Amino acid sequence: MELFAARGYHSTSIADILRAAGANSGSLYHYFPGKQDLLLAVLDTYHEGIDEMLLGPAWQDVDDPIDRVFALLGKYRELLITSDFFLGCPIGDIALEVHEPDPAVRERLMANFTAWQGAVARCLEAAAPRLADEADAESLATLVLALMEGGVMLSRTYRSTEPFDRIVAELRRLLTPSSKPGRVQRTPGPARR
Amino acid sequence: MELFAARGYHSTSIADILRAAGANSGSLYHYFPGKQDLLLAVLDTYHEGIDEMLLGPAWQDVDDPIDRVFALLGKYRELLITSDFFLGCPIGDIALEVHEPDPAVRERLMANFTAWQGAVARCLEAAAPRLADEADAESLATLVLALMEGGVMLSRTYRSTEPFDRIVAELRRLLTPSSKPGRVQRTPGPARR
DNA sequence: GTCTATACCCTGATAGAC
DNA sequence: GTCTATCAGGGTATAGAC
Repeated sequence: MELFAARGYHSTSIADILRAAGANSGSLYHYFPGKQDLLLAVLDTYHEGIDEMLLGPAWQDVDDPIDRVFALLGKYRELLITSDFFLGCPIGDIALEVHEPDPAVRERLMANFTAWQGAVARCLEAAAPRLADEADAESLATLVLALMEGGVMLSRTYRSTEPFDRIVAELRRLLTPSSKPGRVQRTPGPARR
Repeated sequence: MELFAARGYHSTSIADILRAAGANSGSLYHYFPGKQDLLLAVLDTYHEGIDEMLLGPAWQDVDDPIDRVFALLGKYRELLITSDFFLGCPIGDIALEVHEPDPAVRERLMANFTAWQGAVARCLEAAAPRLADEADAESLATLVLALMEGGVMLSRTYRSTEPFDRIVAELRRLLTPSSKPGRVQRTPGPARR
């Protein structure tokens, strides 16, 4: 997982993996038929661990559903900074690196994206009264996912959080309509973030 | 260019390039010191040709600045379909595939992103009277770029235009505020698109 | 400038003893 | 199940005649 995230799939050799894992060729091939099966296992691990590895840490101190969306985005911003802009979204990396994806790979990429989008969509549904009337939770969640992936791509390239921050600020503008006639606005309390 | 776009940088071998170009090893290395210099030349070609290769074709029958933003996005949708979801944004592909980018590569990725974003920003500036008062053209253009990259990534993965279309629809909602008090709305004439 | 031939290394994967 | 040794192939890049 670490090597694929840090260097990409193609640029990580089996020898690299064996060295990092302190294992030998024979052991690896006893459990995994080939390199791609290792990738499948990594993608499955991300998928199965989305709650424990990603959503849980991001949301442990955050209850408000809209805040949760931005807390999730904040996790990616944090990763950009702590990795000195070397790491981004490992799923997006694979999605663009593997151009002729084996159906098994593509299926798992989809599962990861769908799970992420679903988590955001549930937040947006919970916050529906505060959103614009025409807002569709699922479509908005797709937007948030695409923004995250694109924002991470740009900030890694520029080695600066600026593109990512701009995007998040614009998203905030989109999610908090300036006026919602006929409904009660959330009380603008002090220091919610 | 074609091979890098279709298969990615690492998955394209020099032998592939020689075969496709009908050239021999000696000739290629007479002009290019190594494989990466080929990538630099490709990225420079995209950058220098952004008007002729991308913006010109996208905008030849479109004058309205907001329509131009969506016409540009439409070009990427078109590419997704005509390539049966094999091709996306060649710059974004490289940005995520090359994890340890040589400064020369990163510099050219930035130049391409900056040029694309600038073109969109100029459209948004021209349409400023129609946008929300808080809208910042440069930040909005970053948003549009990130959306395009993320949308292309998702639609390629799902092999469907649906994610891309959802995102574009949401963007349209963002760019056309439901009400602009105190200013004249654009006349909603028939059949503008 | 272009040709053919090839050096040399690293790749994913395997063999077979233990 | 794990070890060492190794295979066969493809990778980038070079040599040197023409």
